[in-house]
Amino acid sequence: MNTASTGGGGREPRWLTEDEQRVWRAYLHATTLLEDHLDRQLQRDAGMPHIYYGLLVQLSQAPRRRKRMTELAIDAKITRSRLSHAIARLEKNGWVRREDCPSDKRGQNAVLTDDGFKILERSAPGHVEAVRQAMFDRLTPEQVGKLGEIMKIMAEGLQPQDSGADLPWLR
Amino acid sequence: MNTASTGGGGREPRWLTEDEQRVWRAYLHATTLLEDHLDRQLQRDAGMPHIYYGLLVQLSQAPRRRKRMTELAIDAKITRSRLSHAIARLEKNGWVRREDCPSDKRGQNAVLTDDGFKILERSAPGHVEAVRQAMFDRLTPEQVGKLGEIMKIMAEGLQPQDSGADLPWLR
DNA sequence: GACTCATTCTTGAAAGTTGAACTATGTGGG
DNA sequence: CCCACATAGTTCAACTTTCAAGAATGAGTC
Repeated sequence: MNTASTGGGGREPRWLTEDEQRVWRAYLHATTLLEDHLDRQLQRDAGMPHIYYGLLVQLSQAPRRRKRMTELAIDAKITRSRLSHAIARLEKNGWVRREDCPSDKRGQNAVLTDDGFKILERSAPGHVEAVRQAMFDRLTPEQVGKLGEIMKIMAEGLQPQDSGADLPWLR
Repeated sequence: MNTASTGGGGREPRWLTEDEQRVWRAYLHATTLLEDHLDRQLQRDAGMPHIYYGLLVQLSQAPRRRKRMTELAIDAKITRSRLSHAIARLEKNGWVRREDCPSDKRGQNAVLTDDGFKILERSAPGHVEAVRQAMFDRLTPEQVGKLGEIMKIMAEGLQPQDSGADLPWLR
């Protein structure tokens, strides 16, 4: 980390300009509202929060509809701990089951069940519609393009850098 | 709501195109990483999650550094319940205190304490720096402008619409 | 004033998240 | 084989969020 100055020990901070503040607030505003909106939509229509839905989607797209826990955690950008809890809950719903990894006795695969797949089929249309209404229906193609570029750049800058300690790399 | 079709009863859903999917994934990816990053940064440097920090900021900018609970909840885009818990926690830290609203006996003001203000002064530089590094340092001025427009549009479309039931308008 | 309904805020329990500690297995060297 | 250390996943406790009540005050109507 080169954020030694982050603690407040540095010189005059580079405050945001008026314009930047406006953009930042708009960003926070929009992202919060959208996340809340999707969480509610999916909680209502699929009985789970957005992140859990995302896990099922990942599994549905994986070969044989299964994935190693760690891999799933990385792809979904969550900690293994969080994933453990999440899979436990989804397992209770009968939408996922665990299976021992044949090649590594430490490992577990999360497997999407048929019930899980059905839930996905059933709720996917409503979810896509919600995403469309919130984003793609409201933006011009040009804006969508720009948004894609911008988000890609931001994501790159935040990629779980190197490491240093135990396993902060995993987030 | 005109989302009658959301439940899955409608006709063929308007799936996302390949490009749209890419943008959507990039959006989710970037926003998740950034939120996590800021949450950690603030938890580490200020001892509270991002949203709590936002509450202190709001208070610091309000006249006399105080605000009615409901108003604060709306501005911060959270439920009053969540705010109640949050303020309780911040109060325990000594960064905020409650005071009865003089004009409405039902009301409460959340007041930023001197300690709260100090925490803010102390952690603001690091926080701005984190935001800069994640967003403004990586985007061109043109991109920042576009991002602002885009986020504004999205936020407008998600504004706590009307209502219907109890108080879902408040989110 | 009494009724009714709206508004403000809090509370409690259930659900979800976090970070650290823990178990078990894999890996590379002596 | 034995050791030290890395990896995979889970678990626990503390914390945060959500949802559904609930207590109190305000406002409008008769």
